[in-house]
Amino acid sequence: MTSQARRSNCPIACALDLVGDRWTLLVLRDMLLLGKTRFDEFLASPEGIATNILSDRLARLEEEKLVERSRDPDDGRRVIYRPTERGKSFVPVLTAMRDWGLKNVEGTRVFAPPRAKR
Amino acid sequence: MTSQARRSNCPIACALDLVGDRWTLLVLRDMLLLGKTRFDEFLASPEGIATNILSDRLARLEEEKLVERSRDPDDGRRVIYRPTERGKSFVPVLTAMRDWGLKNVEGTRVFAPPRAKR
DNA sequence: CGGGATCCGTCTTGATACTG
DNA sequence: CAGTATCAAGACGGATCCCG
Repeated sequence: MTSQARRSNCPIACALDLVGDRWTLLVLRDMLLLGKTRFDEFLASPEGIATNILSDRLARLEEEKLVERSRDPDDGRRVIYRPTERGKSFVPVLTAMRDWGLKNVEGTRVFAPPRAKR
Repeated sequence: MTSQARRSNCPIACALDLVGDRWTLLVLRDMLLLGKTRFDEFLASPEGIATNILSDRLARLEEEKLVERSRDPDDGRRVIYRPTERGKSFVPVLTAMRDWGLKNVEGTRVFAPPRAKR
């Protein structure tokens, strides 16, 4: 919960301390590449993340200033999650992984392109 | 141990099924960016991986054809680990993460450059 | 001595059920 | 809709042991 001590000063190790698990980068994928913003949108992804895991990862990402939580201006009951600039800078990591998968894992394909603005 | 069923056909999710944990990409970093080849060299990295974890990750990487195990021709008692072409193609993922860390995590720095051949 | 395997306590993960 | 609570299963880590 409270941020762990870093394991080294290696930039890769530090990045992995934030996103080195099976779910965090999928949440960022949904947010950065697919434009998702709501809890139930993340839940609906085909990998089937559990609600507690999603809740935990969103909280960590918020704590690490990669994601900001706010309310939908059109419907104050809805919570929305948006990437910060720091979070958006993970796009190259995601695209590098996507490219690796497309070339090296048979049967993979990208899902939806980013949605058009409005 | 036996390869898990994939969670989806997303290339990112499939990549994460292979390297989505806190240690696997550090082993690949040592191998691909620092030129390490031996068990005790990986153990010596500053993050301090445990022997059982290292053993497990090397076995998985071998199973997934990202790494090949062989013997040092100069000393048949030594085991050496080398990346396959499939493994080497993870370099862009590692460099993207390295770049993210360098820009976004204070105090990070790259360690050694790749060793010169021979 | 290098390269692990095994044991075991602890921490983390994740599926499911439930709630405001 | 957006989460908590519960609880089992698994991953981790470290110490130790093993084997050529």
